Amino acid sequence: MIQAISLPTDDKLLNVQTLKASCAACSMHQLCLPMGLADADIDRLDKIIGRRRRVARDEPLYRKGDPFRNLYAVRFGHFKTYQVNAAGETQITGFQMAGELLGMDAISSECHHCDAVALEDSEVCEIPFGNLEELFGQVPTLLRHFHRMMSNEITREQNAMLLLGNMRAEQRFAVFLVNKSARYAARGYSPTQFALRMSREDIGNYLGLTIESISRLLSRFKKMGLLTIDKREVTLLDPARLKALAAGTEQCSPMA
Amino acid sequence: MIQAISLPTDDKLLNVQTLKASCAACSMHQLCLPMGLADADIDRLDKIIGRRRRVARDEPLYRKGDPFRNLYAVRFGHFKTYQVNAAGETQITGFQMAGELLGMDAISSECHHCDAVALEDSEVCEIPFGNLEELFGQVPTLLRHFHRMMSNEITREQNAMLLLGNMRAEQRFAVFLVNKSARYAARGYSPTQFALRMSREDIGNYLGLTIESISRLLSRFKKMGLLTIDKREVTLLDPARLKALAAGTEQCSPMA
DNA sequence: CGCGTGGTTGACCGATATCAACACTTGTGG
DNA sequence: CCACAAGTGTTGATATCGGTCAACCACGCG
Repeated sequence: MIQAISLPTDDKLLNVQTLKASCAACSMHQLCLPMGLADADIDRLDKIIGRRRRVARDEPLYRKGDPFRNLYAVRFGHFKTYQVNAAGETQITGFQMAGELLGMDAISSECHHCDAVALEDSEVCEIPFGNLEELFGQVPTLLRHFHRMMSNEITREQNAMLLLGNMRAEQRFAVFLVNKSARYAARGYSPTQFALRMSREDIGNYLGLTIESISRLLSRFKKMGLLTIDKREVTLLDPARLKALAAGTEQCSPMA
Repeated sequence: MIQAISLPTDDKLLNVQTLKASCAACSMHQLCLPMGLADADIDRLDKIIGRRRRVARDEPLYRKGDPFRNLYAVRFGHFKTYQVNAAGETQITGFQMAGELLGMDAISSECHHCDAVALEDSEVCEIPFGNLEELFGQVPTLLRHFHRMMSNEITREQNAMLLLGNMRAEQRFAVFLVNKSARYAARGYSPTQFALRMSREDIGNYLGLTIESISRLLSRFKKMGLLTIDKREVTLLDPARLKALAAGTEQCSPMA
């Protein structure tokens, strides 16, 4: 019921939602769940994939407490996922882009543990998890790749812990930019020019910093000739130096 | 070869290592991988489980870069896992106790991404992952529970991100204590009296704080009547208040 | 046009890190 | 047995990074 609220209701969109996704035809199939599958197995996966679903900007894909039935693969657009604790503090735990999987944290308890919200108008494939489990028994390659994706998620979060626990503001932000750059590159986009899809506030929350700190970091990086920024459009001017900052092998003086 | 260095070499221990583990007889089987399996399926799991392996205090179970062949289930003792980045900064990403699984982050790349070190003399079951994958096809309940365990790990780390990104020192430490308490309770031990197996330094690193901060927090909590501490032996005197601190619904003044 | 939202910049503050001294325990070797 | 060193933990003084508060700007929208 909660999910229904988030669905656009005009005819065109409803129409799209009834389309079945096709992994074979999807530009993300080399990054997404079907990675490495033989054509015949992709067809079997296609058969169980549910409808596509559009999610408008700022609308939830799912909310904490929603029953878990599907994983979601991002077709296009961007999402953020965040935790909210008892005291109302929130922590953004990740930003997801095309080809990435949402909802794996919910498998353990059959309801979602975090909120997932679209950062822009986006589309996902619904993957009914029960059907996926059945298919695992028939397509070992699929199971193996699914385990890889879960394992990757664990590693990604361990790196986020390292960032939040050990790094200083400037290094955190450099890591963030380098990571975005690499992920766009993997999708065939420019590694040096891209739009931040999220607000300064979201970036700050994700990195354990305030919106003011992000704003100051952007100004400082700009002054240092590392990047240019126009609204949310970033151009990385010195990716090598940025990588050095991210790796911690170089630092810039606090107020230079 | 690296692993061999960590193996105690006296006869008694070598002898133990040749023993096959038995899940059916293991006191942890209700928490560990075999949770919820029928007896017949536990037997099938037993057949693939490798040797037991003892790991002495401060010795590694595996190191970053070691080839990934096995998951490990802790039989007794405690471990820590930590990430090291290019600049040599380390972040402890978790403390594992009996019944918990180690190595799931390595599935994606076939080599380990972090170091796992014993906090005290400990024993693990080796679970050859290749054999486990074969068994998944035959025992769907096992696969389902394995997915739950991976998903739990993801959720656990998301909570750690919330802690590191949003909470103040006193709340972080309260969360740490309450979490330890709950995990000992789940294993049939006292939720109010237990030994910290790790140094102040390890606690600090895990919580993104310094050793001095941990020391001061312990003194403060002691002064507030929340606990007593003798070396590493903790007694929680006011678990309810501690839980309130952990939830963020109560605070204590910085220097009261 | 005014208003709201998002972003930038400056001044100041405070929680926690850093630095330093000291206490206690453990292990080692004479 | 003691002397000594190394490791671990505690406590105090001070420094600093990033948070907080506040003013202001730019843009989009009704």
